[in-house]
Amino acid sequence: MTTDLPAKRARLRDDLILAAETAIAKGGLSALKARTLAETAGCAVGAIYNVFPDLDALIFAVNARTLEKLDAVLAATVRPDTDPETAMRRLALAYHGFSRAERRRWTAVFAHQIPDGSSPPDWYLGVVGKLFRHIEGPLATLLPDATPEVRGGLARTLFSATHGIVSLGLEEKLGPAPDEVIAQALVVMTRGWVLGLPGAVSPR
Amino acid sequence: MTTDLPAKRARLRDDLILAAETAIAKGGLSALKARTLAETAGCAVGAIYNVFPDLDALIFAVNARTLEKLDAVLAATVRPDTDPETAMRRLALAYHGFSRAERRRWTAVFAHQIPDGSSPPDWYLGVVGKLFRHIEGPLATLLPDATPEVRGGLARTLFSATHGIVSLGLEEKLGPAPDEVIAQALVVMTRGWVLGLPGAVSPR
DNA sequence: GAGAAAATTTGAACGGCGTTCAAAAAATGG
DNA sequence: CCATTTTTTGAACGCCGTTCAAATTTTCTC
Repeated sequence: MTTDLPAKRARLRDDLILAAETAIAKGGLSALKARTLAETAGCAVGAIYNVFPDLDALIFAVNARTLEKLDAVLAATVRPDTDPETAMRRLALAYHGFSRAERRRWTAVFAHQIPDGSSPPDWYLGVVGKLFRHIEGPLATLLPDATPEVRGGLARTLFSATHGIVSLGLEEKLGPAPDEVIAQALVVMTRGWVLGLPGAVSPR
Repeated sequence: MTTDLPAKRARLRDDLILAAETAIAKGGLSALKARTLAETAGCAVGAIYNVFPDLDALIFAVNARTLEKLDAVLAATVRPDTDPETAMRRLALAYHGFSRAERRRWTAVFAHQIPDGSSPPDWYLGVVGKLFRHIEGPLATLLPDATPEVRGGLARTLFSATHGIVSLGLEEKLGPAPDEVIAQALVVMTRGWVLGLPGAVSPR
């Protein structure tokens, strides 16, 4: 029996990602163990290192899938002609909703710490970068005179701010934070942006 | 030779916190090792567990000190009668500056993950809570009609948003993010708040 | 102050982790 | 079909936080 070798590797790769995803979804990043992974994927512990250089690389693969899923959710959230305030509010609330629905998977994306010198692989940053795109539409309507560079930078800023509210709320790092409180904060915040940003980016 | 026992414990406690703080400042949370700690503080590994239930508790002690330091920096940043926009901009930039100056210590505060069920001790949340107080001053000037509850919630929201921008920038989770870009984002963001928040919290 | 009892400190040992690598197994090719 | 190369395997390595029986120190009693 001759088995196609690159196909087998690819299958193991997928199995490992799936096993890792399940483990993370069930118990967070700290539930990811090489030995459990190998057993679930039906291979030897050493085999993991034939496919991924280390567990960090495997985590990036899982996190990329999570971000792709988030990307799809955000894409389905707003139609192109929605007014900016509604669009931004919906995007922020969709982000919040996703973080709650996919709590552990989503937490893993930002909790994942890589060794000091290194930085995420380029292909991964590409996946991350796609997320800002969703905010750029409403921003273009809101700030028709802004250059693409300004809009791009601002999209990143708004994403980061939204992320801060959602993540500190979810992890309850600042104390208890019920869903409804966070959602309300996002509504006020986005409304504030729509009212304030036009004046803020092109000051008198 | 009779040695005062609670004083000795207290001294060891301080030595351990100092050793932990130094280790974190030098190599981040992952550089905190029980054996190194014991050697630096001049005690046996087991002695750590006579003073702290586990390393997590020690990390909380270190993080509380970091937050106290940040609190002091923020307190020294604005005089009471500063106009809201200037005050908020200075606070945001001071937060950013602190995160850069105390990079590892500050990262440890938010990177610290506690086991799934548990939550931070109350005394620690108290230290965290003090931070929002600094934003409430400018907010009161900006929104004289808002209730203390609304102001308190909003202070938390603005803190979280600022934190999002600073932290995603610092950890470069979204790609390269030079200091100057982050600072500019904070300036635009705070300007947007001052222009937009009054209308956003009491909508027409 | 001596000796017994209680409290504290000690560090070797434990279980678990990511990762490695010599040896075994499988695939290739002549 | 065997020799050679490639891939897979899992016991072993080094390091981790934490524990706990034994050693030490402190306290108490006479």
